[in-house]
Amino acid sequence: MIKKNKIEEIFSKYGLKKTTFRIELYLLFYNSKNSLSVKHITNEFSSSIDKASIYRALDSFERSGLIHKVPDKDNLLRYSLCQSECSPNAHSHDHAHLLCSKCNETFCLNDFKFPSLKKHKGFVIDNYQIILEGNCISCQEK
Amino acid sequence: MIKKNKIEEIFSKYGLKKTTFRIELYLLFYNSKNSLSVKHITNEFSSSIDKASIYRALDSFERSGLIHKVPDKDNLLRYSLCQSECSPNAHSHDHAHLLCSKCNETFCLNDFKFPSLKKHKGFVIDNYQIILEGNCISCQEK
DNA sequence: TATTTTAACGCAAATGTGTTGCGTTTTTAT
DNA sequence: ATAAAAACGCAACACATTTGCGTTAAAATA
Repeated sequence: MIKKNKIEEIFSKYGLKKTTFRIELYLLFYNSKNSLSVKHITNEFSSSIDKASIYRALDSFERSGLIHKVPDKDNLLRYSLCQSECSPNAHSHDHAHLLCSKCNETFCLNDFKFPSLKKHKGFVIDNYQIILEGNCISCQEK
Repeated sequence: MIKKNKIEEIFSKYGLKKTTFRIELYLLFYNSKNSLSVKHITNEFSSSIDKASIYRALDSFERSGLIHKVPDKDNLLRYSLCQSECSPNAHSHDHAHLLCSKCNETFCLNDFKFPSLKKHKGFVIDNYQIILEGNCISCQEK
């Protein structure tokens, strides 16, 4: 369990304002095993927080390097906490993602890494992602 | 240059109605080196065709196996002509896609194929895609 | 601590993409 | 030639995300 002052320390480091909502939002990410959709976040805060604030907080977290976008089965906004090696200037997310077609969740497969690739047939490659489509473990059990 | 009766032959084979618009839409795909966004198609037909007809035609083409969805930098609908090996029942698109961050186009890298993968750490994989982000050849020249 | 600056917040309205209902027209089948 | 089926146009809708703006809370400064 992360402590509140640890979060405030992180916020200071990343130059983020420490508002009640944003600290709770960070906590929500921290305590989630996998990625969070906007819908999930909205449900979590129900009517207490306006959706505009949610979108703005997510955008701000992403630009600061705290979270990163992950693919979503329905092409909606979805985010995951960055690994420690990310910074405001350099995100590195060289792991694959699994999109479960039953529960529609996205899972970061942090152990499924791939090598960097700089060129292919004249195209210059900055980065790439691998998206696996299938079923997560708990959906297979059902 | 493909001939109109060749297209009609294809439409018959795939069970598609031969309307003026749909044949021209197929032609547009045929003459495009890369994928087409809805916006591109809309511009092409300007005001002569309603957007609902465009969306319905694309959906129908996709279900029949003529075209397939490709990833888009802005998460919008985008399609490419299928390779000959596709059919209404079995699409196979085991090639990578390049998303150019300058022109926002998507390119099918038909020679960048990858093997099928059935399982990973307990996850069942139905199919997967590799998305390269970088710059296409003409955008490097600028 | 009091004050000022800055950014976050809430609310409402606006975007923009994609979908749907329905009456009309075109295509295909009989 | 006629009937059935599907495509079309138009308008309305659904929904995620964004934006403007006045208000409030947090951070910086005096």
